[in-house]
Amino acid sequence: MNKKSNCLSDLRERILSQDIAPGSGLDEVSLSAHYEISRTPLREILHRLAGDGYVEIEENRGARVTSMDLSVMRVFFQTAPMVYSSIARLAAENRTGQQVGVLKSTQVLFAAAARAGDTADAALLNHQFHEQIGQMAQNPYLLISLRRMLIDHTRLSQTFFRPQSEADSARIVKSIDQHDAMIAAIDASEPALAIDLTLQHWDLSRDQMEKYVRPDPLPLDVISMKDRRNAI
Amino acid sequence: MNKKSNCLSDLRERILSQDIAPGSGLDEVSLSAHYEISRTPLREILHRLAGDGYVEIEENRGARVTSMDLSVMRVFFQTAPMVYSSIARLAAENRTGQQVGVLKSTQVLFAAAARAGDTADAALLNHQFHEQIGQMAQNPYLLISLRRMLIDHTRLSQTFFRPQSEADSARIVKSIDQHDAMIAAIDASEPALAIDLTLQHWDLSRDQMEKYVRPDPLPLDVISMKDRRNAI
DNA sequence: TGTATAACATATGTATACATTTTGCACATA
DNA sequence: TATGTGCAAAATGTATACATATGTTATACA
Repeated sequence: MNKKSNCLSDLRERILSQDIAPGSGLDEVSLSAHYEISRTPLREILHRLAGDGYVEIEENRGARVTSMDLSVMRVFFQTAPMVYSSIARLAAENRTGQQVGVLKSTQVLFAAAARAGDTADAALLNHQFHEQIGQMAQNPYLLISLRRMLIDHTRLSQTFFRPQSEADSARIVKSIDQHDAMIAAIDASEPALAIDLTLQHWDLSRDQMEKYVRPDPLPLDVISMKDRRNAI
Repeated sequence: MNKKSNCLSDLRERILSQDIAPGSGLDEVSLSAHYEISRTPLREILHRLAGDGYVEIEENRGARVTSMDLSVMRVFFQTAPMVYSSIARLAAENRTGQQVGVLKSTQVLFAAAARAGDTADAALLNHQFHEQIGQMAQNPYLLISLRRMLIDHTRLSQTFFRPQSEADSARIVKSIDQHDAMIAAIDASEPALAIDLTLQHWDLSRDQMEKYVRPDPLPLDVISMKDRRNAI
């Protein structure tokens, strides 16, 4: 049993961290060998991952990690503010004291990982932080949307917690502070404030993600050295 | 293969029609015998149904049909207008001509079944109609929320297509007309109108569902004939 | 009578052999 | 060169036997 749940969570983490790239095929035989379980429970895990939107399964053609093509990305950026702010409002309205406690402890771990530059941990703890806010909303219908969005969000924000400049580091600190403010708003049952902070948080995250999606172009003189048809 | 997909769709339909009641346990052995497939593919089907929100699976305790307790119902009524109107807007913005054609043919079948009093068919075709609008929205994040809501919606609207009075029949006709108007709005790419019509459609459906959830109380004199502790 | 425990029955979970489908490659043909 | 065909290899799908967990009943004991 331990091996199985370990397999499930490990696959989730590897997909979220893009350790397994979007669109990659997942081979049943090699995976079951790697996790030391037989194909039957592994297939079960793949179906669970498919239900959560981590992978897509095609009849007789196996499972592959859910892809992130450009059309889906457009929709992602379009939809996230609505879902996130709805969740934030509901979380502020419906959270229990116990849940706030859990969220605070996650935030402590997240802040430590983010400040220490533990990229993978920071990204996953950030994921967990937002998942927990989703649970506070007590709305199963929106929670599944949020979860689906967080998969892509975490995959896209890979670079966020791997600072390349002073400005990047400043953004990480700002992100941590925003989390603290969101906790306070939720704890104080202030839906309007929670929404506002969530949208600010989204703006910060979005800017970074757009950079990841559309990085600075390569220097022009390098391109000109090659056959242009191949370079473009 | 045919047996398997038949099993999947049949279980879906039976859950949607409340032929299998919310909360019911699903026994692997008897189900696999009934559908003439072995337990392995049946378990796979149960996991798929779990991913879609039709059933819930608990470790070592099997699958049961997703329950509809009162707290979830509150959330359902709270969330539906937002999800439905968002989907309607996106459908009007993003639909393709081909999809409109499919929707129209579903509507023809639906109208026929609803007018003929084919209760089960009408409910399932109504489900399919709204599912297809969901697909038009081209938004995988909201589509899964819509699907989850439609499961409960279809289960709750069981009585809608089984008219008990002249007023009930009138509501069915009105519902058919609203579908036609929604198709026209989507076809004409008029998001604002589509949202408006969708909310009207929701209001009609909601009133009927609330009656189902909170039916008229039994006549008081009947209750008074029995031991009150047992009757209530 | 009530409770605890052990044995049994039943249901779910896993491994593995076998069946079916897809895929890749060699080779033939236009 | 491009396209098509057939076979072999590899992957996915299914059936079944066995392992493990759960629930129930019977019995012992307080």
